[in-house]
Amino acid sequence: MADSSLTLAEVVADRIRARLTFGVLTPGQRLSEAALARDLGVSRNTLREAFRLLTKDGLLEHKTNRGVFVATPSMGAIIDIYHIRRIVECQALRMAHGRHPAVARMAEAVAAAQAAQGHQDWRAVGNANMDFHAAIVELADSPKLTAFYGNLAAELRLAFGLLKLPRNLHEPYIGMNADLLATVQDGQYETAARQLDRYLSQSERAVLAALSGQGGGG
Amino acid sequence: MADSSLTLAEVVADRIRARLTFGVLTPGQRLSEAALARDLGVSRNTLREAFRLLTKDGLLEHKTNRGVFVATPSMGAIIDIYHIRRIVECQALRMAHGRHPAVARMAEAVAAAQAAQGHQDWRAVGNANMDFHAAIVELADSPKLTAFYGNLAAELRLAFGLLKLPRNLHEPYIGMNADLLATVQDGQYETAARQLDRYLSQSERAVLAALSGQGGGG
DNA sequence: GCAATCGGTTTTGTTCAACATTTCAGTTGA
DNA sequence: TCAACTGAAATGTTGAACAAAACCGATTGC
Repeated sequence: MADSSLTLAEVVADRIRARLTFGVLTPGQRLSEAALARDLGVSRNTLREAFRLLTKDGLLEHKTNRGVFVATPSMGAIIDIYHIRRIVECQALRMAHGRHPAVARMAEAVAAAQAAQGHQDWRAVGNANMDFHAAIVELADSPKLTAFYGNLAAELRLAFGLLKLPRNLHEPYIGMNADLLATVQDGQYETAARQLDRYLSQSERAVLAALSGQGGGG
Repeated sequence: MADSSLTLAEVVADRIRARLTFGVLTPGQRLSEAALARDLGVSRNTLREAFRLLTKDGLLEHKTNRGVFVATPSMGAIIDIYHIRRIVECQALRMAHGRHPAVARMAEAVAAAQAAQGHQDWRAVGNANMDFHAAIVELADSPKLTAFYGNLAAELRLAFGLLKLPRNLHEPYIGMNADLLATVQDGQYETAARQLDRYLSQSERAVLAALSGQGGGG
């Protein structure tokens, strides 16, 4: 009875979302309505509603008369996402101002990443990195833009789950995030923006290389 | 039976969307499942699926156990949208290059607006203006960003429907669009970006003034 | 008179069973 | 080998039904 103003379809969507980020469901996999409904103990109609919610978040893809599939971020989609990130994040940095609450969040994310590094918990490092960039977007003070970025991040997370990011793909960003944070705290927003642009280009190349290197030829 | 690979729910969503942009359904209005389902000749379940699709586009709002309502773009939402437009459209302009196909679309939109002006068809002028700005976003060559902008535009259209934009709110932009297009065709992208920034600020002020001036105090 | 409470009504949330339609896979036939 | 056909499986859609929540009005109590 843990539902408070949460629709059953939303609860179901959350459970599926958990399976997605946990890696139980892998990109490209087809989700059978009947089987999943039986498994989750809900009706097909409710499950279909949950599907809509997740499709809206870009986690699932719906093909008419074919079924629902776990989204498979294509190479093109990843390039697109990094393209947008450069536009949005860099511009958000330029709009930063002194004591914006998001700066504190950036600092928290950096600290969390460093702590996780100490425990060699690379998944936590990855999450902290995501939080860091989400905080950057929050600098723009735009709820809609933040929500949109959340969708992109979810899709990217999906791609990251596909390739189990090894240590060397996560570790470098800990220091880079710290540097970027310092630049921002120093008030050099334009410099930070250019710094992030290079940062993202490098990150994109690394991810694409890793993807193409392990059979991402979908 | 003009459906080809289009789900009935999608068709229904399109019909509702048409009613929204046409103004039959006004912001804040509640949509009864039973009544609308009967009216549209579909089952409640199908209509609910259509609701999900439209909610995803930001045109409808869903309140648990309360029903579905036509979204009422708040003052804050409009400010947010213009904020994002400045970020996205201006940056897209900076990324423009010589013979990008989107430039041709911008030209088409300008021509369409001028033609509509001749017929004093202000609704068509408004649509052409929307097309013009959508073309600007296409300069960024990002499908996801284009889709996102489409949602914002739909929400803005909703707000515009609320206040029946009079002639003087549409007409000035015809010339401004033409000027902007000329700057772009001249290859002065940075100049165009700054020009658009002022343009959008002015537009935002005009819209907000019109909104607050006719009882938008929701 | 007014506020809080109590029921009945309406509406949404959810399920179920059924059928139409489409896709898919295996078989048949040339 | 390949094309067309056939039947099974999955999705698309419907209608009815019931639970639970919200809404509305009347009653009750102060």
